[in-house]
Amino acid sequence: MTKPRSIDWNGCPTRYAAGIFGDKWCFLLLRDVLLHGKRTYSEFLGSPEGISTNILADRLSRLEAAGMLDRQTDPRKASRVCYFPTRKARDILPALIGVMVWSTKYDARTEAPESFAASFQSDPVGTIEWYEAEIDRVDGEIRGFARG
Amino acid sequence: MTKPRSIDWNGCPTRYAAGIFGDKWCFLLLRDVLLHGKRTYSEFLGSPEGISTNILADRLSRLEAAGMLDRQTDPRKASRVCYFPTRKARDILPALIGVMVWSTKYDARTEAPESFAASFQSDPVGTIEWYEAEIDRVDGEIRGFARG
DNA sequence: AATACAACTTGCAATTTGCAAGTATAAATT
DNA sequence: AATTTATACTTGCAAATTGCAAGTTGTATT
Repeated sequence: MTKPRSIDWNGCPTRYAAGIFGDKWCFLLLRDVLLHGKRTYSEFLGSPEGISTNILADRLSRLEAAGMLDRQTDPRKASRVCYFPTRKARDILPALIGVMVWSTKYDARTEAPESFAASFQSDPVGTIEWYEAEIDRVDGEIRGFARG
Repeated sequence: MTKPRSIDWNGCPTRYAAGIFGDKWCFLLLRDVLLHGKRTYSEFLGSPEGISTNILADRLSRLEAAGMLDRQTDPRKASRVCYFPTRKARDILPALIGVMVWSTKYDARTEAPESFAASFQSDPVGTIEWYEAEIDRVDGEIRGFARG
């Protein structure tokens, strides 16, 4: 029995999370898919941070393997691929928005409106529901049906 | 005017956060300092993930530069250094705990007790206050005085 | 049939990481 | 006073990862 070279990445909740989005690019891709309505490779590529194509492909497959994204060919055009956020991905919305509230407090150059933090703190459940409805709207538009 | 090689890392709240703890090791160090009462280089080094010494030194200085950690020599022993979490770091607690709640839901091998998520959801403010009090206790013990 | 999209893959240089070993300063021990 | 121990780093180097440019594949469009 030699000293293990890789650790068990499960068990500790923080470590589990770090294994999935404790990476700059995964983190930003989740932002794009959960908050900016992006679903395709080219849309992700267009984000201002400028991810390179090999890294994007790698991170998309990691997020798919982690059960965060659901990869499917676009029903409207078979040469296009869509990455839909799963329930597991949607469920990090509260934490993600919590992070954004924190950033708006400490980033002097924040672009977020002042109302953002206040409205989340006064009605967190309603805010999450609003974002979820937006996700449903985008996905429903692509899939060609609306959800209840 | 050539094409800029580094992007403006501010403005977008998610990007700001990604710049500070969108890194596995920074993320885990914040866990150690905010939730596990760790304050010194050797304590961080002892965490089960096995960070190497050069990376630890690098991440500690980054977190200090980002205003997340307050580096001070230990008043009890001048050969030792303590890294105290700042208010800015403490304010990430709600999001961090939100992430942990998410992990306990999706990590089959989670070590967190079932009560954890429930107690945070029923009384988020009280839960945060409890963690803050723990941080005060640890810091007060080191500094040799107790806070209100 | 030819062109254009969209989503990747490949090759390679440059940066970052991980590991082992070394250094610096202060405290404790002999 | 001299030696050992503790603590917090720094340095060197091989290995892994990243970023950039270019190429490939499958599907529309003209």
